[in-house]
Amino acid sequence: MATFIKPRVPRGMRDILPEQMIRRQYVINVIRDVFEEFGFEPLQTPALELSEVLTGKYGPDAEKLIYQAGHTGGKEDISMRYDLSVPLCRVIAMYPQLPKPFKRYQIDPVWRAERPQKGRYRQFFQCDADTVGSDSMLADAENVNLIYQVLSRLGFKQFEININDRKLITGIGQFAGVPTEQLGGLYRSIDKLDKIGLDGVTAELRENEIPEDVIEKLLALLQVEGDALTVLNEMKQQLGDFETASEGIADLEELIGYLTTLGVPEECYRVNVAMVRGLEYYTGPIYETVVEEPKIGSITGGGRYDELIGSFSKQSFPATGTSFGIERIIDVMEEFNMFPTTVGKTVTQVLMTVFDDDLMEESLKLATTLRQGGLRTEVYFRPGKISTQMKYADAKGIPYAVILGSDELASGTAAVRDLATREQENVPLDKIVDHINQRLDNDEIK
RNA sequence: GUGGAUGUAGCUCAGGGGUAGAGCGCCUGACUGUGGAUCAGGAGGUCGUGGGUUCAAAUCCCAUCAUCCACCCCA
Repeated sequence: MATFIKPRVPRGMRDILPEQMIRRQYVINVIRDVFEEFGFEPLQTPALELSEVLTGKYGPDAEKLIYQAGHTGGKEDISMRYDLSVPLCRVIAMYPQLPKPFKRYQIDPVWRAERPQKGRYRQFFQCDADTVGSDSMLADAENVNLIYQVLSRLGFKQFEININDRKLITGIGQFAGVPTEQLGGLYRSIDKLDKIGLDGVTAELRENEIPEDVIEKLLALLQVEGDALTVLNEMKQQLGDFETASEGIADLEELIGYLTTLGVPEECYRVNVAMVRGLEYYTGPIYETVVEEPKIGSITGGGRYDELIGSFSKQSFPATGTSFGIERIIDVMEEFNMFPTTVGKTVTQVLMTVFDDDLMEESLKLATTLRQGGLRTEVYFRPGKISTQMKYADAKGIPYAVILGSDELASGTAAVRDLATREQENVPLDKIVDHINQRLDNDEIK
C-alpha cells in the first residue's frame, strides 16, 4: 500500500501558477521600467543573512518574526532576510568603493513569520528603490515621485501617499512632554487616527494615562487639515520652539517644493502628522501609500534612514528609499479588474494544430517559421480531431490557431483562426507571420 | 502572539447519528476538417487531518492543520 505525503506548502506561502505569474510579471515589469528610468541599478543579495546582520535593526516586535535558517551541523547562525534595506546597508558597508550616490533597486522575496491574512503573506516580494550617500531632500522627493509614477502607470486612480517626518514626530513627543517609556504607546495611538478617529485616539491616550491637558494639546495638532504647506505652516506655529521639529518641518517644506517642480499632482499626497511607521531605523521623512478600497493595509512604505549603515561601519552614509508590495498591489488590481486585456491567460500566441500524421512534417515546418517570425507558438502533440485542438486553444486562452489540412496545403495556404471572433481566413504560407503579427498589433491598440 | 468564523466533488454551495447531493465545470457520443448551443451517457468525494463517544459518525465531543475576519504589526 502506497502512502502519500499530503501535498501542501507552509503556512502563509503559496504557489503562483502560470496565469497569475503572467500578471505578476506585468506588474514587476512596470515597476522595473520606472526604477531604471530614474537610474536605479539592479542588485541582488542572498536570501539568507548572518543573524547578527539582522538583529537589533527592526525593533523587538518585528525581530520575533524573523525566520531562523540553520542546517544540521551548521556552524553559522543564519536567518532569512526580513526586508531588503538592511541587506543593502550591509552591502554598502562591505563595498565602500561604490560611487555615491549609489542608487539601486532590488525585487526579491522576504520572509516574515506573521499570522497570514488577505494581502499578508509569510513570503512576499518587496520592490525596493534606495539612494545611498545623499542627504538631499531631492532623493526623498524622487522616492515619492517613483510611487506616483508606478501607481499611475498601473492604472491606480485613488491612492494617497502619506508623508511625515520622524523629526517632526519626535517634536510632537517633546511637545507632549511625556516620559520616554510612554513615547511608544503615544505614537502607536496617534498612528491609528485614520482608523479609529479623534475620539478613539483620545480614549487610547487616556488608557495610556497621558495627562488630560497634554491630550488636548495633541488633539489640536492632529486636527490640522489642508494642503501640504498649510499643514506645515500650522505645525511651525505650534511646534516652532522645538528644534528637532523645526528641522523636520524645513525638510518637508523642501521635499514638497521638489514634488511641485517634478509635477507630482497635489491630490496624490498629503502631509499626515499622525502617520508614524513602526520600523525603528527611520530618521527623517517617511512615506506610506494607502488605498481606500479595498482596505488592504499599505501598498508602499519607506523613508530616510541615515544612521543604519553606521551600525555596520565607521564610515556611515545617509540613505533613503521606498518599497512596493506587489502582492497587495496585485490583490487590489484583481479586485478592480485593472489588468489590460493584453495581459492574457497564456504566453502562447498561436496554436499550430496538426491535422493528421501525414501532415505532421509540414505542420512542424510551419511552426518553426512562425517561431522564427517572433510568434510564441505551441504545437499540438496528438494529430487528430480539430475540435479537440480548438477546445484546447480555447481553454488555454490562446488567441490564434493555425490549421494546415490537405486542402490548404494544396493551395499553398493555411487557415488562421481568431479564437475570440471565430473569424477564419486562408493566408498564403509566406504571409502568415505578417498576417498574425498585424492582428496582434491591432489587439494591442484596442 | 490574542479573540472569532469557516473547512462536504475541479468551482460555488445544500444537507445532517444509519456508510453522500445540486448547479456549474470536466470526459465520451450524436458531429470521421473547426472551441461558446442542444440532447444522451459517464468519470470524479478517506465529507480538512487525527483521536474520542456510539451498535452506528460526514453529522456529537476533543485536538490539530489550513483559510478568512478583528486586534497586533505591516508590503
